[in-house]
Amino acid sequence: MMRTPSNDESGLKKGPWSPEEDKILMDFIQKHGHGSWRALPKLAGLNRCGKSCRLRWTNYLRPDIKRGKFSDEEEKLIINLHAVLGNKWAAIASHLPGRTDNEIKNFWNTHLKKKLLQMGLDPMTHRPRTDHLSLLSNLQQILAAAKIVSSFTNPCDINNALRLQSDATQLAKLQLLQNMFQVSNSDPLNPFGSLNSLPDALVNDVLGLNNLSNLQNLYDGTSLGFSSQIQANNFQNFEAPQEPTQHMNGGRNSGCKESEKLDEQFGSTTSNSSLPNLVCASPERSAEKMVNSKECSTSFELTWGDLMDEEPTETYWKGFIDQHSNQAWSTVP
DNA sequence: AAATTATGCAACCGCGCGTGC
DNA sequence: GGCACGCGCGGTTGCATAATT
Repeated sequence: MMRTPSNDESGLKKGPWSPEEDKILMDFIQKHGHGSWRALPKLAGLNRCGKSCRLRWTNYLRPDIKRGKFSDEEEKLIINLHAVLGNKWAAIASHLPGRTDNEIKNFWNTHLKKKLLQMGLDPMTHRPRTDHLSLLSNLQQILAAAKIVSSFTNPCDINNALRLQSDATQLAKLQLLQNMFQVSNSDPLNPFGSLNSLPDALVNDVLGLNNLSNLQNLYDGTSLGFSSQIQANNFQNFEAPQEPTQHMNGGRNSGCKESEKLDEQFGSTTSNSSLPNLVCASPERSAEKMVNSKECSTSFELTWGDLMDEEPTETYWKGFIDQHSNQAWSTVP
C-alpha cells in the first residue's frame, strides 16, 4: 500500500509519509495554518515539496476527515451526484462532509463502478448498457442469482434446486441469444448479420426442450420461499431499464415473427412485463474498443477476439453460450 | 505452503485555471 | 497580451494485502 520512499532530482523526499513527518506537518498547520503551500515545507522543516504537503494534509491529516466504510446513504448520494456531475470528484466531495475527493474517486473506481456494471448500467452515463459485454454480465448475474437461490432452497429438495438452476440457465441462454440477435444491421459485431431471423433450430439446439415455467418465479421471487432481504440483495440487479429499450420487435427485427414464436413457445418470456427488459446491443461500440477495453475480462477478450476473426456458425454460438453459462456458475462463491 | 493474481488505496503526475505583475 | 506562479483537479501508478490457484 505504501510506496518505497525515494527522493526526486531536487533531493526532496517522495513516497509514503512517516509518522514523524505527519506530526511535523500537523503541528505546523495547527499553529500557523498552511498559508503558501510552496513555502510551507521550508518553514516547517520538511524535506517535501509543497504539493506533497498539501495532498497529505487534504487527503489524510485534516482533522475533519471521516474515515472508514461508506454508508449506504453516502453510496447512494455518490451515485446520484455522479450521475449529475460526472467525474467531478471535488464537487461530489463537497456534498459529503468529511470525505475527500480522492477517497470518493477511489471508492468509485474500486466499488461503485463495478456495482453499476453488474447492474447492467454504464458507469459513465448511468443508463442501461447496450453491448454484448453487458449481456454477458447479465447472464452471469442471472446464473449467480439462480445458484444463490438454489443454496437457499430446502436442501432436501435437491431436484427442485437443480431444476431451478437449469431453468435459470435456459433463460439466460435465451436472453443472450435474443440480445445477440437484436443488434442492428449496421453493427459489425452482429453475430447473426447474415440471418434474417433467429433460427428455430438454433434456439432449440441451445435451449433444448426444458420447461421454462419456473422462470417467472425466478425473476419476481414471490414463490421461492426465501426472505425478502435475500430477494433484495440478489434480485435488485434485474430491475427493468429506466428508459425504453429496443426489444426484439424493434430495430432490425421489427415485426420479427420469430420473437412471437418464442413467446408462444416459452410463455411469452420476451414480452411479459414482469420480466426484465432485454438490453439492446450497441451499434456504436466497435470490436476494437471492446477488445481493448479495461472493462473486458481477460477470458471474454479472448473469446470475443476469436469471435471477430471468424464467421460464427450456429454450432459455434451454441458452444459459446454454453461456455459462458458454465463460467458464470463457476465464478459464484 | 508457495506462487500467482486481484484488489484497495495513498501518493504522484501533469494539465488547466485564476491571479498578479 | 504574455508570462510566471500557485493551486486544485482528475487520472494514473505502485505497492501492500487479500484471495485464489
